[in-house]
Amino acid sequence: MNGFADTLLDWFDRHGRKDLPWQQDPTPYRVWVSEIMLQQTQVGTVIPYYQRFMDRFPTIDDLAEAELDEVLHCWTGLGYYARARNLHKTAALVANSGFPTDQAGLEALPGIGRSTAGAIRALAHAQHAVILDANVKRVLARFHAIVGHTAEARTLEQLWAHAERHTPARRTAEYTQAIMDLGAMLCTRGAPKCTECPLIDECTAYQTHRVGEFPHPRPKRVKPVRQARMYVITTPDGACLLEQRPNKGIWGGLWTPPERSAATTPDEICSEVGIHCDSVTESRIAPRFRHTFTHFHLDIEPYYLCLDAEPALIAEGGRWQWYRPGQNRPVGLSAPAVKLLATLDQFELS
DNA sequence: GACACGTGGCT
DNA sequence: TAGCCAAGTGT
Repeated sequence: MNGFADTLLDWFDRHGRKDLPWQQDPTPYRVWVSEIMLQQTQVGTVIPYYQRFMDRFPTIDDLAEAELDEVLHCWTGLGYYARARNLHKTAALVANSGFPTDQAGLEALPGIGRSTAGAIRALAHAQHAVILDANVKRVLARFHAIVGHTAEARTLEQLWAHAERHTPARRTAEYTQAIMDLGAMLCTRGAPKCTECPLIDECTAYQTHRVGEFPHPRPKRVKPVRQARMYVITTPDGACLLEQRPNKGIWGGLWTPPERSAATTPDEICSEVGIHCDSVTESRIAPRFRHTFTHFHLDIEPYYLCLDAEPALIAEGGRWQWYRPGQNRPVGLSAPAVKLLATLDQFELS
């Protein structure tokens, strides 16, 4: 007998989400892609990306045979681009050997950790497997009034133990969806709907009037600020020079205007790119844009340059490319870069 | 254990 | 509004 799971399953039958795109035809491939996209990303953000991705890569073979650039292009704007690179790598890895169905085999694949492996097993294979995502963490932290923030090893250990104890061997897929739905729909971070919660009678945090205390917040940390300059170089016909970034680091593998340290001068970047400086006129310095990430702020100062004539050049080893809106679209142009270009457009530069 | 990795939602 | 957080994993 498992009161926790039975209560949750009963609630799920009446209120749970059953029409999410990846719940229709939940094959291992479709569940896997959805779980990767859903890492640190909310459902509403994922849905349009998931549908476009599945239209373009209906099977794992389609994904394995595709160029990484095209996969990154589909991912542009979703963030955490290592997920896309790992997805592509994994597709190629398992194209011949087949997709593993056991915990260890799944966890050995790039981008799949303990929780994602559990989700694939539970949701796609109806196995008795356990997940621990942010929703489950929040529900369990409140239900058991668990002390400590959820990144701490000691706290994680307790959360995993509770998660394993609660997860039933029967209807595991539905239970998995149920506890995530509870976290997303009722047991939310702010203003949880406790009076609608089926677990209200057993919830330690609620019964002791301490719902607001759990889960404990992450300790504050001062975020360093990184400054950089992004050179927006355009031609008279509206093309913009892009550089493919290294796979490591921010916006890995994506195409953005060339980014250099704030100390770099326009002359230096023109010389490096191979543009003749006498054919370039500095138009103006655009406003700064600040991107806030988990552990740092990125201050980018776009530096806008306009060429007098369209140069013949560039493409040294495929690292450079001209982006022309509406044609010859580069792959993986990052959302920040798109916004940067659009915003600069509004300033009527040139 | 600490940190890197993105973008958008929420208060 | 500025800060916190979200269907976590890799190094």
